[in-house]
Amino acid sequence: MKSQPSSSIEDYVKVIYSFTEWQDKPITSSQLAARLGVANSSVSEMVRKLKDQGLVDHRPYGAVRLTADGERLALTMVRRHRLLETFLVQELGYSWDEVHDEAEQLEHAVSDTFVERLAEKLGHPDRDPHGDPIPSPTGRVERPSALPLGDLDPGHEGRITRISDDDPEMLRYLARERIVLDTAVHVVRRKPFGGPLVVRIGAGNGAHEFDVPDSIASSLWVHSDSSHEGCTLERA
Amino acid sequence: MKSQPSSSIEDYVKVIYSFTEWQDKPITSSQLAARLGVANSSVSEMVRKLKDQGLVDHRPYGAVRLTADGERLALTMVRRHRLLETFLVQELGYSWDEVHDEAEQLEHAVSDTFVERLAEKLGHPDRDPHGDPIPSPTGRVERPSALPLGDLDPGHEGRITRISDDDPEMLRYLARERIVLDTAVHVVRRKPFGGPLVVRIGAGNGAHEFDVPDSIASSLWVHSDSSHEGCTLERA
DNA sequence: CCTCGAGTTTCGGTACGCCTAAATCCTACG
DNA sequence: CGTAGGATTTAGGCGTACCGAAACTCGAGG
Repeated sequence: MKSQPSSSIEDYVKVIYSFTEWQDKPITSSQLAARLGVANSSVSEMVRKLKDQGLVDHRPYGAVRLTADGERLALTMVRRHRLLETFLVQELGYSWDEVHDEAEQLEHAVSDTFVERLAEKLGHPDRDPHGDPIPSPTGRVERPSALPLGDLDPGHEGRITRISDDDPEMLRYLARERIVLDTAVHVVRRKPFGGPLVVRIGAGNGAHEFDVPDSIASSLWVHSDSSHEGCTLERA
Repeated sequence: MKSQPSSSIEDYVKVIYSFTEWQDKPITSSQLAARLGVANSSVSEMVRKLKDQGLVDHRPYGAVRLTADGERLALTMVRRHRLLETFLVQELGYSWDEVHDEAEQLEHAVSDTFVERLAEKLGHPDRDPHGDPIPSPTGRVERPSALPLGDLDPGHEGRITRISDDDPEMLRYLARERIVLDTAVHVVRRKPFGGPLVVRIGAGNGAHEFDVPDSIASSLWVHSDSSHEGCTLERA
């Protein structure tokens, strides 16, 4: 009855998981449809199948939630994806804005053996090129304690620990502006009337100021290196 | 009208190509079916589709032959497969009997960009771990001049340049017997009444004799390093 | 020259994953 | 409290790739 999952099913489960990774409302059918680029009706059908296989909990007209089995599957897909991205960047010279689609294809084709040998070769990294944590083979994830840049008050200092990878265009822009993983940031002030945040990027002579529009501010996650460590574990 | 090929179509074309790689009779429907592990009726249907797409020539009840387009596609698939096998062995520590199935999956998932960056990283190898030649990106193949061990007369000396990879069990056996790529062989004699060939493997103090049954003799290809070079270009 | 059987094709049917259109549900506003 | 409109599900279909069974072809042997 285990019938190893089709690549569509892997995609559904991965999207459901990702939706709750950085915020914990469960996903609705139409959000799922939008993220997968399929019709709502296709999602209804597929969710029924996922439920039959015990991968999700779902009652008609309700949201979709992963079961323990579903989460296990999702985590193996996420592990694959992030290890593949790391491989593409470290070993094949891809830039971080190019890796997503390639990894998306590969993650359905690689075997468990492949994944583990790859992890070995890469030295068991714990995060991918965008700073996303790589789950362990047994499905354990170390969620880095960090907050979206947009949530920080002026005066905060820290390093960038995660950069959302869903817009390659933005990744290229950030790379040009020297904003990469582990770059130091200092929140200077927020311009009034919902204007952009002003931050200081880098330290020493390479430092420069940068206006961060909201769309970017919510995609950059910052770990405070100065103050109290565990301050960011809960979320509203 | 180009409609990039489905992975089934890639498989069909690759199998058709492989059939004629070391011998040049065209493949029949039922042979195709056997190699793909599908029913004859499925092949009929699929061959019609391949023909519609201009990848094969075929008339009812006749054999199946690749067109120039079909061969181009086949060669890109073969290139992918063999580069992937090389990668798995060289970079991920796979043994040569493990790589086939993994490469089979991956070859449908990798992009052209991936393949070329991989080739780059591997130093543009010209043969895979079994000695099969890797076509260039433009579809040129250097067919190594070599003969099946079984076709050689006693007295012949040479090195193994290709080992057929369709039986992983045999590959493991050969590896245990120290028979690998570039191993020196010397045909000693053939035991009478269709008995096995006797060969001397290796040179110097590591050398040993080995009885080669026919099934293995036809899977090992030898390049004569002593005598006239170009003697093996044509085939019966 | 005719026939018989292996090889091949055609014919209906299945599973999967997707679609549009129509029916249904639920909620929030009036 | 009732209903309109958005969200969701059902119904009916499509394309791909597979199957088994039935129909057909063709060439070798009688």
